[in-house]
Amino acid sequence: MYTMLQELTTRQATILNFVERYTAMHGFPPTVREIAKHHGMKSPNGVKKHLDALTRKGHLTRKSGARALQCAQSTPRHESVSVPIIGRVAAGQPILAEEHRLGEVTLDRSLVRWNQPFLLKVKGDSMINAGILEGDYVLVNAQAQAQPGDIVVALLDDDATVKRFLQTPDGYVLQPENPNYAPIPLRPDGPTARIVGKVNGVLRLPHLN
Amino acid sequence: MYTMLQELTTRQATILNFVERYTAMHGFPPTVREIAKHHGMKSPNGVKKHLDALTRKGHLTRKSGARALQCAQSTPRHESVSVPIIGRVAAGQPILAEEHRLGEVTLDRSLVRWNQPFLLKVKGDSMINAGILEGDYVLVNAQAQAQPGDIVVALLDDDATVKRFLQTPDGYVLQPENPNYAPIPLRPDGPTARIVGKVNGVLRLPHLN
DNA sequence: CCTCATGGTGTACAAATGTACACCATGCTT
DNA sequence: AAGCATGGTGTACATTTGTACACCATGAGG
Repeated sequence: MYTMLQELTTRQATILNFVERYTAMHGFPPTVREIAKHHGMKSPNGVKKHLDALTRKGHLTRKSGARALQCAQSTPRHESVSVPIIGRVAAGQPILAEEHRLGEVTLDRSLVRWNQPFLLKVKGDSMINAGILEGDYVLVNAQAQAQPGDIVVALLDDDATVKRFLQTPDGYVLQPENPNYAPIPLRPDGPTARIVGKVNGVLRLPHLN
Repeated sequence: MYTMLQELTTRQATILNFVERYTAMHGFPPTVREIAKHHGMKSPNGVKKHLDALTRKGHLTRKSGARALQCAQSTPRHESVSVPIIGRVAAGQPILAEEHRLGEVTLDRSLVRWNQPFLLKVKGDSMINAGILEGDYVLVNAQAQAQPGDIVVALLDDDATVKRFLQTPDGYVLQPENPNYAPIPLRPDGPTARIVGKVNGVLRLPHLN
């Protein structure tokens, strides 16, 4: 999808240009008053109007708080694979939605050969006997199908969980690898469950939080 | 002129890592309180101490004002590190010797910020209760010292092994995380043992085998 | 004539924010 | 035993900062 950016006035382009250059130079965006001072303005409100216009036209994204400006520029390209780190999953949204991303990590292409990789931080100890501990990151390919025996990421009532996908005489189940937890049957009368990915690896990197 | 960056503690690395990921994600750095909240701290001052330490060690540059953090290595973005994969270890040679290398993998700098990283493929199941399985790769920093409680790579009669390094009333031991194995005392009359690295992470990448 | 977007000045204010200080605990080094 | 770095909690405070409101001026379009 291509988002059309609306035309800017010369003045607005000047302001946006300054914000971009300042950010590239310092690593963080300027404050409203720094922008005003640099352009000889004597009131912060003049700048605010421009920032409002730039936001409205889609060239800026803003959060509340100081220096919370993000310039809408294309994401840089690189040779390796950029793998998003997925956090809390919101209801009704695809697992790879922007809102879920906590950050991203660049990994060697030899480590990630599949199509839609993402990293998910593991909550709980339900897979401890598979060597997947709380706080580990599972390296996942986003896909809706899986083979019995696969370890999968499933959405259970809008909460992402890691379990082993198995076939039993009574149907399919999500099997924890921890005797303290019960298997979750996947039946029409069971909980709302959906497979969203297959676990292809595990990263344990304590210093990454 | 090349400025040497001082070593970071695990906690400091975690904080720095968060600042970098947040900045890459949002386009602007986090506030002190955002950092505190994300890491479960209840006081902004805890974070400030870490930021002071990171500044003193040359990993951060700061200006006065909100969110005025600049990561030292944020300019060379997507910097990556080539991490050698170590195989069989030959007698009397340093662990990182060319002869031991089976290959190498390029990893994101944010994942590996210590000096002498290497990957070692795990043999056996002696660390199974620490979630380290046969065939996993441990991500190690080559170093001769370790703290009690650390998981280390040790050379035992010229065979690289992964164990937990512990202190007991009788001296130091290498403790397997599997009840089927006995601890290995590190005493003058014991086996020839030498710590060659500290395990800082685990990678499980079955498709790499 | 009227309206609207642009581009400002000036003042005011609540909220966000970095910092300072007191205090605590642990582990290491001297 | 004393000192120091680390890693915190809790409170307080001055400043920074974004935003709101009033007001002014210019130019374009109906």
